[in-house]
Order: sequence, then C-alpha cells, then structure tokens
Amino acid sequence: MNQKKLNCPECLKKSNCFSTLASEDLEKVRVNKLELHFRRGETICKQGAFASNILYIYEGSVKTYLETAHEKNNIISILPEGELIGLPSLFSGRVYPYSAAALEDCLICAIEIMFFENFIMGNGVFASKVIQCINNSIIQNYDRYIFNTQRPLKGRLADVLVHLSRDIYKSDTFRLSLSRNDLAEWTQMAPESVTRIISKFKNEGIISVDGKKIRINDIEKLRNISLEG
Amino acid sequence: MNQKKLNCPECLKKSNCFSTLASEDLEKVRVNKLELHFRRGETICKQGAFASNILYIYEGSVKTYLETAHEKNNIISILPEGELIGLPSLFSGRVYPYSAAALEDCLICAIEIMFFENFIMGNGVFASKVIQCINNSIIQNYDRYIFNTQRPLKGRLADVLVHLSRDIYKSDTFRLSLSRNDLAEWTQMAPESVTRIISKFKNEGIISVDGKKIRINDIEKLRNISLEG
DNA sequence: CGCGAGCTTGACGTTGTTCAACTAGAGTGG
DNA sequence: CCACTCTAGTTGAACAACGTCAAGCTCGCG
Repeated sequence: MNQKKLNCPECLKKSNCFSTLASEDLEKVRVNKLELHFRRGETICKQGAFASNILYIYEGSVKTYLETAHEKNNIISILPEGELIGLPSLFSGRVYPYSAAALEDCLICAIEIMFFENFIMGNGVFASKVIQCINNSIIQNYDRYIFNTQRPLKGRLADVLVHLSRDIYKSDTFRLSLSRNDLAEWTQMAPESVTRIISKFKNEGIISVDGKKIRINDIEKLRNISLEG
Repeated sequence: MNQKKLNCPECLKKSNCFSTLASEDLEKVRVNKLELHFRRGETICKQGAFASNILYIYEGSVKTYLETAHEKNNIISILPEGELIGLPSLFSGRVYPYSAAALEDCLICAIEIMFFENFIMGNGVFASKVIQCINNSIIQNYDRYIFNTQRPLKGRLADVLVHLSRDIYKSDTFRLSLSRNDLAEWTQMAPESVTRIISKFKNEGIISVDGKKIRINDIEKLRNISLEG
C-alpha cells in the first residue's frame, strides 16, 4: 500500500494549500503519506467514521455527500484532482461529517490528520492556505444552497451542467461519470425529473447526449436558464 | 465610537476562539478593537462589501443571510452572543460572502481583519481554534441544508423552534425576535406557510403564542415532527 | 382616531413527486 | 452465441405539497 512512488516536492498537481510549501516541508509530507487506489464507486471516506486522514485527490474525481436518515443521499460537491477531502474534520469532531466516493478510478494520497494539524500549528502561511481552502468551499456551498432551494428544477440542472463543463471536466464535451440518480442527489430533485429535463435540453438542441457522453452546444443558453429560471 | 470600555482579558463571554488566548494576547485584541452599537434591524455587515473586520457579538443576537438576485433573502444562521461574524472572509475573497443584521440592539466588537490574520499566522493554537469555529459552522450549515431541501415544511419549522429554544434563547419560553418573514427566509418557505404551521402547532397545544412570546409546551413532539416529517 | 406594516386565512394554480409500466444495455452462465 | 437477469434510464398519468394571490385583520404608533 505505502508505495511512496509519488514525489510530493515535484508534484505538479499541487493543491492551493501545498503550492506554497517549501521543498523540505513537502518532503515531510512525502514520507508521511500513504498512496491509495480506489475503483469507481468505492467509498473513500465514510460519514461518521473516525477522521484519521486528510485525503488528497491525485488522480480521478470524487463526490462528497451527506447520508441522511431517510436513505436519500445528498451530494455536496464534485471534486476534481488537486482537491482535499476531510478539511472540515480538522480540529473539530473526530469524525468525517460526510462520505466520499470515487466517480472514476482514483489515486488518493492519505495524510495523517494529526500530522496535518501539527503542520498547521507550526506554519502560519500553511494555516492561512488551509483556511483559504476551507473558506472557498464554504462560499461554494452557499451558492449550491441558494440554487437548490430557490431555483426551479431546470435552472439547477443547467447550473450543474455549466459547472461540470467549466470546473470539473474543463471541456464542452465530456464523459459524464455521474448517474441520473447522482445528478438528482446533487440538485435535490427526483431522478425522473433529471431525465425529463435532460430530454428537454436535448430536444431543444442545447446539449447533445450519446450514452454517457455529453456535449454542451449552447452554454450561454444554459447560463440564462440557470439565472432566469 | 472607539470607547474601549470592554476589557478583553476579563471578558467572560469569550468565544471558543478567544477562550484559549493568554491575557497578554487578549490585551492586544483590546487595543485593536472598536466597540459598535447597532439598533434592532440595522445592517452589521453587507454582502459584497470589503471585509475589513471580524465582528464579535458581545451582546444581542444577529442573523446572517445571503442576498440573492431575486429579492428573496436567505437566512444562513442566527448567532447568539459570543459568536464571530466574518470568518469565511479570512484569507479569501476580500468581501463578505453574506450580510448580517441585528435582531435586537447589539454591542459588537470589530477587530481588523489584517490584525486577526496576523494573529492566526503567528499563533498556532489560535489558528486551530479559528479553524474549529469555522468547521463547526460548516457542519451546522450541512444540517440546515438537509432540513431545508429534504424535509416537509412543518419539519423545518419544528426544527427551527427547537434550535431557537435550545441554542439561542436557552429557555422554553422566549420573546421571538424573528418576524414571520425571517422564519420563512430561514426555512425556505413562503411567509404564509410559516403562519399556517405555527397556527397548527398552537391549535395542537405543542406551543403557546402570545404576541411575540413563544412557549414550547412539548419539545419532544416538536423533535418528532422535525425527524418524522 | 386613523394609518400602515405585519400577520392571518381561504381559494386556487403550479410545480414537482410518486407510482407504475416499459425499455435499453451490461454482465452471467449455459 | 443466446436467453436471462439486473440495474439504470425513460415516459406517462395521478396526485400532493406548497406557493401565489387577494382580502381582511390586529396592533403599535403617531
């Protein structure tokens, strides 16, 4: 498991946090990390389990989600490579507040949370970067919250498609690794509604769908739908 | 304005963050803070404005809310005294991501954000406490998010009443400083729905209402409603 | 005493969920 | 190579929850 093939000081995929660390600090990360492979669909961390690690997405993309008592999950965010999982567990509850699962085969670096915390306390610049990461995610959460409580269904889905294209897959054509049900749990609607709205977008020529492949034809129209309703 | 009547080292209302600071550190806070009075309804900080201060609620309670393009606000949280406003602006966007307004007359200590940030970078334990504060609020946001997207209206309102009684007013009888509209913006429903559900609770004897005074008669029943539906 | 904001109540319309039937495609074993 | 099954996705119809609109009410305040 602990293969240490990845070399942190030379890692080009550094997250916001790590990008400001000096090489000798990154060397400390290197020897203190584990490299883990997850297959598509596998659980990376489990809500309620002891939060023993901060997890860095080296390769692949991940969904984080809340599990509710009512067997209906609630996707918080889709994270691309370079992002960290588990920051909300720092210095607080000893458990993960959400679960995370691999959307594709993933390569994850696991860093012991105690090590991470000591690093924060001993390195003010690093602390500031961690806080910056956390705060960025808070603001994204606010946005999602407003969308999923105040906008009609097609607006939510339009927004999610724009977000996937722009921030996650970084292309107007992509292989969607989320199921209809995932999209429903992300946008807080019934899976049937996802299907209906996607069909509608397709019929109107705004997107093209071929199996799992999606192509955004008219991103401006999608943006308008997400804002106007 | 800058009266410095309040003496930080002896302040008994210390928030989680400040409670672990040594007296000499708190003395630094004392000389670097402003004391501000706000009347009920006044805006304490404005979404989108330069985030020049972290605001500490010495007295009174506050609502923080998101302003959307659709003239319908969105209350994120109700904060009692001892809480901090503006933490999500640390080290990130230079603007406040939300607005805050006084629910009652308030006494607020304003601490320059640069000063606060320097303090974090130079004091690891303080940094850890700030992260703890931020993370606690994230987890509360998750809870509210689930309630306001997955639970039926009466469940949301029941939850909010329990929360007010237990965490904010700390009594089963309290003078509600939130309007029907505030409650609606907090629980993501129409103000008319708030009225209807409160009437229902009143008729069923779960709560008593006398003008602005509310008395929770059966908190267990409220808890059940918030969980079961 | 009269005004106005906030609150209440009822009737109605819409949005979105639920339920059920059906289809397509992927994996399995003979 | 072909049934066989299982899951994910699609589609339609019925229904419920909730928002909207409009009218009337209450109470604090000038």
